[in-house]
Amino acid sequence: MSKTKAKQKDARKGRDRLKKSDRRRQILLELKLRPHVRISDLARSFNVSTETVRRDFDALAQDGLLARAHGGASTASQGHYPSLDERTAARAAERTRIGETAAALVQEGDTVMIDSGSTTIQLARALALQGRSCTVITNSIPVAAALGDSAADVILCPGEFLPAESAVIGADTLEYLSRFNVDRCLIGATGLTDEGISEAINGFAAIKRMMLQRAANRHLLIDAQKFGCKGLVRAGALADLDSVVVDTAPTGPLRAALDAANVEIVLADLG
Amino acid sequence: MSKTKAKQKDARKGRDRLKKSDRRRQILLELKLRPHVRISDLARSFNVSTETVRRDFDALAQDGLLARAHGGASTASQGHYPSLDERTAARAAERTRIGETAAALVQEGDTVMIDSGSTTIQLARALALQGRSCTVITNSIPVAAALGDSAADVILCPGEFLPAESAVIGADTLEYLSRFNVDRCLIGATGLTDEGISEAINGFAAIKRMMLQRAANRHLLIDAQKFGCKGLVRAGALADLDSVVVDTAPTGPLRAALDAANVEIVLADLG
DNA sequence: AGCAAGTTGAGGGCTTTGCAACAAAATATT
DNA sequence: AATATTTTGTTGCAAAGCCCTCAACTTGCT
Repeated sequence: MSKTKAKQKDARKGRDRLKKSDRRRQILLELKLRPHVRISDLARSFNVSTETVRRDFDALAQDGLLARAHGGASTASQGHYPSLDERTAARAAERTRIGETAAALVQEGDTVMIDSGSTTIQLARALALQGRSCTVITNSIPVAAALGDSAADVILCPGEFLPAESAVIGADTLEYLSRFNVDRCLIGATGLTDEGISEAINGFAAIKRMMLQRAANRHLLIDAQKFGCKGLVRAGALADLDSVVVDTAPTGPLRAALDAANVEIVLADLG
Repeated sequence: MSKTKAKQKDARKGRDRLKKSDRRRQILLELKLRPHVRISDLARSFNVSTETVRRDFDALAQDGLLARAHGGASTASQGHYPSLDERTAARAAERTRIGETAAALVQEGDTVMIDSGSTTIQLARALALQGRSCTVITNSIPVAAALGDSAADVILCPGEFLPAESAVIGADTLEYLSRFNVDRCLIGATGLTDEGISEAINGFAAIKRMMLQRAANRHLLIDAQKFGCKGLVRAGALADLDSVVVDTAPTGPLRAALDAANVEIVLADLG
């Protein structure tokens, strides 16, 4: 019996087989270099069945480390963006409209600062689509990539790289931003109340503050869902803004505070 | 009056259908935000048949603007990396080995500079896999992404964003690099002759020169195929190097020149 | 108009993938 | 060594995707 066992082992293990954890690490590494891997390729490459790879995918997708696709998988996080279905179906269409409306604020030839966040990625997308010729300074890699080969020049900030958001932050980022004087800045936020703009992550709040400081015209892109929400850190006062681009006009104390601070409310027009 | 055709375009169809070029632009835009799109989703979203989207994919893939995948497509660019099949099959395995060998040169706690290029992406991948805890300064976004959530800290340089290579270059990049003194730098090149290191793109050569200047130990990663090749721009002299990491030891005048310049030849070990 | 070229949709034959249940093998545990 | 547990492979079937051709439709041009 041991004979049989040994034989099978030899036959199977003639090619070196990886263990589960190694295989999964390998898959993730592969995905860092390529946006998509095919299930059949990986199975062949690892000398395992497609079902095994499928199970690996399921496990990794469970942890949010990759995104399944028919026949394969692709990188998960990258400023993680709502799926197409969510967007076409639900209210996320408004976010696109906010991006488009905000893009219209940017003049030909402007120099602008754009920070990281899902709303600002939409803005970058709209700018690229509209073919606006301008100079964009950003700390967000998805924003840079979206504007990639459009008419815009893209300047990327230095700093500590945050894989979760695909953006850079830190003292170097701030110092770099401080060198510029730009026509306008367009930023997002996690919350907006009558007390001001707030942000969930400290490092990003500092970036936003600096961008507000260096720009002649300051625009906040935010959807109505975030009215009244407070993030951990204060990123600026309402008086720091020239306008907010929103999908729905705010009401109540927030509206009053915006008016008092002389902030223009730019409504993203429906279709 | 001879040409009265512009009206037909204005006719409202009720159906919001895009023209071919618009649809394709939209697909590319979509891919900038997400690494993978599914054919069926796009077809539904555009209100066209899957066959149409398939044809769009084929056309765009022809131009190298996206990569087909079963059931969908994914982003093409991103420092374009040899496919898994090419790699397992052909000599590109050597490039991986060069990366692994070079990664072994990096000590725990080192600060290193890594430039952009397909070989250095391999290095980054190996560093991540080996879990080396170090600080990496780079101008390459794929390198940053590969090291993303590994043990390494990643610092990204500022500069003008080049979508083709997903890297930054320019005066700001150089100035930023010049601030640092690092333990070692690891760079690639498009050619190596007895006259020195050369590079195809001017902006990248300047980066390499600066990295060589700021590092105590200087390593060149290059495969034997590039021995004797001359790129457009000179990126440095052989004497600027401490070692070259290669898959095959050079011979002839190149070998002699390397010896004369006292450059160590590190051979990437086979398996 | 009316023709030509280009674009799109539908159908059919085929391959690939997904899924689930079960069997086999490897690994861990006692 | 025997047993439990985990991991992997196999099989069968449904669903999705691919590729081809042909017909219907749009668009551009004379």
